[in-house]
Amino acid sequence: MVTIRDVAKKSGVSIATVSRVLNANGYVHEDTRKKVMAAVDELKYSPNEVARSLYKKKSKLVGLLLPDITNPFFPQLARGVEDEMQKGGYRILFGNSDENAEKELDYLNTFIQNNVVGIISATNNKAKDNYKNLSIPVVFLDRTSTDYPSVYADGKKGGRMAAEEIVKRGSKRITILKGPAHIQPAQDRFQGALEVLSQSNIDFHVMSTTSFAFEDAEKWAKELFATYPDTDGVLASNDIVATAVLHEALRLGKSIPEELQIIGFDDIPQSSLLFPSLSTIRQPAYEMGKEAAQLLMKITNQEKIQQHQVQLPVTFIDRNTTRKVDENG
Amino acid sequence: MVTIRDVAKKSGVSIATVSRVLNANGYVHEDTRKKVMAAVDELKYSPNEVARSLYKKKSKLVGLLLPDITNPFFPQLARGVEDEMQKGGYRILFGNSDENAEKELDYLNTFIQNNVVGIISATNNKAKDNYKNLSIPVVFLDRTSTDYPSVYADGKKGGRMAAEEIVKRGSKRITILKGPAHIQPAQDRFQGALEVLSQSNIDFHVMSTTSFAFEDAEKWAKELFATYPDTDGVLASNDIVATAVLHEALRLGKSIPEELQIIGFDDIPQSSLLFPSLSTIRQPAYEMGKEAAQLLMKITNQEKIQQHQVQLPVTFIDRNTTRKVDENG
DNA sequence: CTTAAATGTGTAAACGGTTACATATTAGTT
DNA sequence: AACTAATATGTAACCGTTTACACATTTAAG
Repeated sequence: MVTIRDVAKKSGVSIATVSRVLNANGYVHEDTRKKVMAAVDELKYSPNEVARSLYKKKSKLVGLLLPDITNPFFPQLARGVEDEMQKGGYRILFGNSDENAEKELDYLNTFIQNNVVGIISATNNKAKDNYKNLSIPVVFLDRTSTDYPSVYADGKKGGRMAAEEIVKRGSKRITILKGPAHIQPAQDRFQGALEVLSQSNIDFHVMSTTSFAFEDAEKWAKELFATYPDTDGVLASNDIVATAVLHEALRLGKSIPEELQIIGFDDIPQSSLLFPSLSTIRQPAYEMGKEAAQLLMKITNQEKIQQHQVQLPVTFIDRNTTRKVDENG
Repeated sequence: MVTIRDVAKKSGVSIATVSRVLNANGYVHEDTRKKVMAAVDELKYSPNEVARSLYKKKSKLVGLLLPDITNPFFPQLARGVEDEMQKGGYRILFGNSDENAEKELDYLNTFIQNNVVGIISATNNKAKDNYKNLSIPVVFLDRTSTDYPSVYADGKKGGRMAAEEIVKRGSKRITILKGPAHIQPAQDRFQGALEVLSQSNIDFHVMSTTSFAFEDAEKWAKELFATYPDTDGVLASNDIVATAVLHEALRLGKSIPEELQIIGFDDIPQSSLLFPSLSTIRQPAYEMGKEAAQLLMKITNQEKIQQHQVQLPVTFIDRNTTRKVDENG
């Protein structure tokens, strides 16, 4: 490993001077700057971030904690975070929590131990205490919070939109699939949908689901049609669940969207590739990731923040699991 | 921040002793061990990994470089790597290369600058030089290599299997979708399929595709049916492309699998949720990730390695885009 | 021409750990 | 009892940077 000392020796100056040219601070004569840069090039020196981090008590690392990268909603989020952080010269220390408080705490600790400048967390468990005594900024992503900076989509509005759209398109016996109770965004969607349906004169059922895993989703789907066979509209808690419902409905020979309309939530990439393609409420996952990254960087740079809570808009994506609405009707 | 010095002061011993109890090496009296541990608990001390890393010239970090976490094949890989690394006490520094040599090199550099103990790379560009002068172990994942340790699935076998299965099930005019030329695993699949079809008396076409992106996939699909409308069997370069083909075929009103059979590659999670569900060649992505992590840790621990190249088996997943074969026929 | 300010560079002390080495005490052997 | 080995602990050097401080030289100002 080539160190700053090697560069200093080769260019005949002190390590302090080398450091100064590398960081472009303090006075340094143009000639020596050139000499040093030449040595740097020749030796292919690049500074040891660990040493730098130790002295500065700040690395160029941020911690990113997700529930599970395997859930198709999160890769987009992660990419948004990474792309934006990369622009700012930051790298990502990455972990999956599985919504497990212990694992979460473990990751949080190692983030701290590695001098990350900040943490972006998309976990949803109740163990808020995990974040209480952190000495560094935290931004919550895909999660609402009043105490901490956070970036999230307007879930309630999304739930309302979904309900309105499916009603407008003529579903009369709707089943709402309510997502896991501890996942706040899922509850917001649910509340939004509930609000709209409660004020209408549409019959509806609520079915609780307790996870977003692929394997479980098919189970709920089967259960749904076994329990409420006359359902003609499903408001799913997310696109995974919606996909499973769609799958099961097709297996049962239901024609979609004629007999059954389905609206998902998230707009994960594969939703558009289903057949029929899935109508859904889109969360701008990539943008959410970017926003979270930008917010964290602003906080880190001590910039004035107008908005500690960033709510991003949600849009209805009108694909083929919903009927076309007659705009003139 | 509470340091080892604080612990030393509180427990009335030297920092060396504290270090010894924390690392459980060297002699230390049981009584002082207890005193120190008490101080550690009371102060909630946890060692600064950065300082440790600086002295030892080795962190507890590994670099993971993927082409794009947004491609649904990779989250599983990543999860396999992470879960296994976590068991060994390692954390993941994560980056997406977009198969861009410059970005790749940039990440590689920062990995090194952060004292990672090793790197797992799933990138496929030709810039092998990027890895030439690395002073730390590298394991390639989802990529074959003779020079470096690597973990990959038996792509050629997979290609052969796909071809055999589709022929056995009666397709007569097959189109092979050949994946991007610079992606070795895609070429292996293609070679395998080519081998089998060449030796059969089945008509077939080869169509080149140059990316695995969702957006592009639908384009290839349209082009496929425009160019070869009588195709009755498609061997897709991966499940994303297969999904797009399936989508387009359904849109054109083809009945599947009666008129058209499709076999994908990878078995990404959503393939089973399509309708009809996608027949495919399964790569054990999660296991591949785990194997790569294990291999890297073995190398790091200087264990004897029997196998520097780990080839994992591939399986045919017989779903509903292929016909049932009459086993007695 | 003198003096102050600006410029340029080096020395050494941090940062928070680990460990080689020295030293002291205790235990075990003849 | 004398000597050696094992146990226990502390001091200081080191890991590769950054930066406060000191000092020397140049430039600008009066």
